[in-house]
Amino acid sequence: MKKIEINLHINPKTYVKNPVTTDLGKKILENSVILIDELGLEDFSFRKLAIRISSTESSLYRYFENKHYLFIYLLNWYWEWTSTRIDLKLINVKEPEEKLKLIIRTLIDSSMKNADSPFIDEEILHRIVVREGTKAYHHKLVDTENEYGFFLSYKTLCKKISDVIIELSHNHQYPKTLASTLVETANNNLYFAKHLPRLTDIKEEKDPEVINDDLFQILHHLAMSSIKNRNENQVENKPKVNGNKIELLNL
Amino acid sequence: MKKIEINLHINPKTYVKNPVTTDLGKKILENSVILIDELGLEDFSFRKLAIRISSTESSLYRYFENKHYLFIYLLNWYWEWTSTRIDLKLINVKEPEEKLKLIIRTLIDSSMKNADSPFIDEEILHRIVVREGTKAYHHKLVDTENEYGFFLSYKTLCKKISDVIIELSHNHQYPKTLASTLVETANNNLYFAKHLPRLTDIKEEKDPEVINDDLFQILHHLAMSSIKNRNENQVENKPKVNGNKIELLNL
DNA sequence: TAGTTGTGATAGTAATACTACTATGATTGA
DNA sequence: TCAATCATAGTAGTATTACTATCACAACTA
Repeated sequence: MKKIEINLHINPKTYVKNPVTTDLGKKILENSVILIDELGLEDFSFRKLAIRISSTESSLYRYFENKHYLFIYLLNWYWEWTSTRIDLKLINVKEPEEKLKLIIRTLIDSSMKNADSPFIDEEILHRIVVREGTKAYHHKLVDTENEYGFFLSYKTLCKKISDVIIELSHNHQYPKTLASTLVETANNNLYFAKHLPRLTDIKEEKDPEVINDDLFQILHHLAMSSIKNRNENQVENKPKVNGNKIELLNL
Repeated sequence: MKKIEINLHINPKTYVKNPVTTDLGKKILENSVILIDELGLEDFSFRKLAIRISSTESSLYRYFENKHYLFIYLLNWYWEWTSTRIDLKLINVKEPEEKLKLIIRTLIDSSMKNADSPFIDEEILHRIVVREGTKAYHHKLVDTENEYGFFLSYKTLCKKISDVIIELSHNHQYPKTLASTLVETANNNLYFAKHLPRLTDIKEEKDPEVINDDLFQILHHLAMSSIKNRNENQVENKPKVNGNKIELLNL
């Protein structure tokens, strides 16, 4: 069976020179994913990458302004890749509830049997995203980079999810938060299951199939609970008790 | 009105010498919070901090092994501080639903009228936590640092929340994930509201009171939906459709 | 054949993230 | 009251990062 070759459109502002157009560019993408996975983002450097691919630092700077931009490129690739996989899976699916299930599955799994990228290893990239993906936008320069459109692919992905939520519950009050929460919670719980198991209900297990099934149930429950709960009356927010009682402790 | 002076217990493995025992130590805590807020974690350095407080790099290294450990210290302080605030607020509260509301409020707000820390500015620290708090555990050395107990305070905080969830719904299947999701979603949505508004349903607003009220409703809805949904039958996970249909695209 | 493209080689700068060692005034406790 | 130690400052040095700049050169392209 021939696989579909994926060529994703990535925001040109993330790179100086389009890496997919040359051999060295492709080598940069392929090996940066492997090296970031091995070393972690902070210990990864252009020098180490240059040594690994028998090139030079200055050559790498011809493709990406710095390692952060390269990281942003990879994240954009991941978000586009995930959106594409969702699109492919949703072809011919009419039922919105089935759509949501397929979306959740896609957020948990990184691989896709029928589609394939020539140089980026999606499974390794997914590991990176789970471990340090949020670093792409959690820093001082978000606003500038947001103006460059660095997070458009992420927003598009979330929009796609929130549209399905709205299909399921036309008047849902919080589709955007629910969408981004599903994406973030999927990654967080995969990470927690591996490193901080007390923060998740995924059973401590080695088998990734079982972990993914657990997580599917968790996310599905979270999403469908919110979708089915059409309680539209706002809740009393301000606390009535306490405040004065705390003063007792002031003695 | 006299405020309660807070002195929190922080894991001694995070520091070389306990910073609260000396003047320089307190200055380090106070000013690192301010400087990290100003510069962001990556641009913050011991050199810059030393200059700011008219000390030297080598002096700072007597308190913290490196800036990451100092960051971990601050995060632990925040988690302990949040746990303490929850404890104080829940005194004399019997109703579990009221407890959950107070917890959500505490996760959103950083300040507390009745309690106060002498050197760490909790509002600035909260801003740091919202922007880059997850960096504390999203890196290559989590497992080692987890063994040192660097994340115990975070786990304790989540445990506290999940206990209330269990109080509300004795047989809830996913209290741990729901607890950590509430904490993470609170921070994420505060961040999104400021920088990536399309990822949240918080209305674009300048008034922090309105933002916090919006977020309260969102988190309350998310939590109570899941708690009230006692649908215990597992959902069919594997997709039945597609798979073969995708092959049509292989031409 | 001249020009462009892609890459490599070399060198240099400023900053980071430390480590090591010395010096000094203040406190304390035997 | 004298020695010890504590808290801090100062000075110097190393390895690495995160770049920037310049020149050389081979391959391909018009």
